[in-house]
Amino acid sequence: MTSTYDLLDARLTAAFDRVGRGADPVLRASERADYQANGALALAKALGRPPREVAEAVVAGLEVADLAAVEVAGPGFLNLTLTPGYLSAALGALLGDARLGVAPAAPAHRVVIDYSSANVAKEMHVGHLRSTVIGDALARMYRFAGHEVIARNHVGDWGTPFGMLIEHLVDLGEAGAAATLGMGDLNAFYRDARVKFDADDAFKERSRLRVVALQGGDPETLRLWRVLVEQSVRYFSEVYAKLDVTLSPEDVVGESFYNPMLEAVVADLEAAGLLVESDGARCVFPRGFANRDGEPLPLIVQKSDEGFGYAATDLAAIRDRVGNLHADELLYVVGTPQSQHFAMVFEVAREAGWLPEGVRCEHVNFGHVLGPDRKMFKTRAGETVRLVGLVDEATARAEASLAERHPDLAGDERRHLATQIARAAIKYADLSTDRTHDYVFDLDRMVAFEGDTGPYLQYAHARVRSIFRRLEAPVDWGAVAFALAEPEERRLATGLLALPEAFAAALSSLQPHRLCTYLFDLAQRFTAFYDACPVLAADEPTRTERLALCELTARTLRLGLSVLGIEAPERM
RNA sequence: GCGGCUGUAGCUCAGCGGAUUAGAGCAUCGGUCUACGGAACCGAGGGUCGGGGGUUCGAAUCCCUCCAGCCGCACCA
Repeated sequence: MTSTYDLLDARLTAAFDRVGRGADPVLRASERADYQANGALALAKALGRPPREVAEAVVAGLEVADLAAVEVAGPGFLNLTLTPGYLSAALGALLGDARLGVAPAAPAHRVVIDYSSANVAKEMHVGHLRSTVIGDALARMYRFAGHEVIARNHVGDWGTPFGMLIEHLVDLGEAGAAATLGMGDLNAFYRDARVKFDADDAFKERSRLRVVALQGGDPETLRLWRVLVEQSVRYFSEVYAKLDVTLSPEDVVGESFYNPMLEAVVADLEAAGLLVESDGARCVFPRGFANRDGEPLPLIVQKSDEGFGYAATDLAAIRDRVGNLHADELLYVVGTPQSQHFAMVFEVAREAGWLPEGVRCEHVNFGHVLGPDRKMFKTRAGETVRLVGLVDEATARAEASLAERHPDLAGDERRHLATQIARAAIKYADLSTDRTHDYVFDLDRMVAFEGDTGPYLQYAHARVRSIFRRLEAPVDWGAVAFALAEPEERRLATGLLALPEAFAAALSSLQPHRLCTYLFDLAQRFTAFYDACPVLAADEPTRTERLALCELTARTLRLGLSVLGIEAPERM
């Protein structure tokens, strides 16, 4: 089905076009009506005519009587109010549509989403939170839209630190090391290796030799390296399960995966005449970048010691994702500080011909997670905050709150619910603000059931669902008439019909918070309706009509939350 | 120094392809309730949208400038 917005936009575009070729109706949701079209003002300026006159002219040629009543207001706004007939028909269609009005994408794209980027033999901490949560939400959104998503967890599994990590593994003995890593105590593993490296010259030398062996492909060294990687990936999976994130071990395609392609990257750049030797390093100087002295800024592809930096890996990844995976879109969910790096990498990829015009390639940047002091979020002791610790803390708070409200709840059910609430709290807090801004991490606010929080939305959903448990027989949604006599019913109805445009806006801008805003608004419309309109006690046909509004609300909340990676329990 | 980002109510944040009285949540204060989960709903107070200038009939939104803070700027990823 076509969304309300698209229907109106098409009619308006035609009418505006008759008054001024190609004029944009500038259609948007309105507080004074259901929608407003502001395009007459801009068009008036272009035509040199009075805005109201232009607005009247547009209305004269506008055919929307079956959809909405139109009225010219103020300096020349077109206020559009949906007709009862349209609303009833559209809601009826919604009841029969599992996608709740969101049309599947055509054509479907193949989208590579690079997110989470954990590090082998390193703890997952708050620094990974946003990439993981935002990336997973986008992956789910794209999948729901009908696209094919290839998730890529670009883990750090290569480089000089692996010399010391492998030697530390050897010192501990493989069994002992596996135990340490298996317990998820990666901080200790990395820290201990680091301490030895800094304090013990013999260890440092062994580490150096081990790096050489690793890069040289020594079989035993590679075997030990794989132990590290496998144990780490196992641990990542536990963390993802704890967060209810869809990443799997198959999505782990680390830096090392691109090693065999690096020579070809250099060869391609060489052939394209882009490669320049500078201070012994092999660089590309992409157009439009300057350093602090105003000189061209290099992207170092191969270091003077012949080693490869991460720029080479990132270039190889683009080359692989476009050339071999045939991706239509490449998304990198990585923090804002990497902006310049990605801008340079993308530019080089374009100049090298690996990134054709039609392929969307975007750095989906995001801001920092801040502590209460508005500085980078750290523990009191100044250490990085472990992701699992964060979830556990949120779970404990949710469980305490549940124990208070529902003492009757069985222990294991309470614990399960608490994990769902905790995940919702953390994810929603991360997703509900503009991702490019920093945000303050405040667990108390996140897990609160009041306000614009994940738990509030879950509660709103559970509350709707509770109605249906009181029903003696299932309702037939086949022929519901929507009279929408009460203003609260109508507000809820127009909210229900707006999912497609909210989803489309969130997806096209890669801004999940737009969907969050929509869901919170819908939940508020529902509670206002629920407060004002008795459902079960109403007479027919109003009772069925209101039940249908409840049903659609529950479905919309559940779908919207699921697409963000948030569960919607039946009761809580 | 160059480039980028941020500055909106006490606090946390939306809004920023210019447009009808600047919104929400929390907090504060005041109401509602013998209906389906009150973890609710309704209302009030509270803002020179960092300062200044410009474009415009109209600017939180576009341009310039200043202030404050943050980030990046060649061989760590």
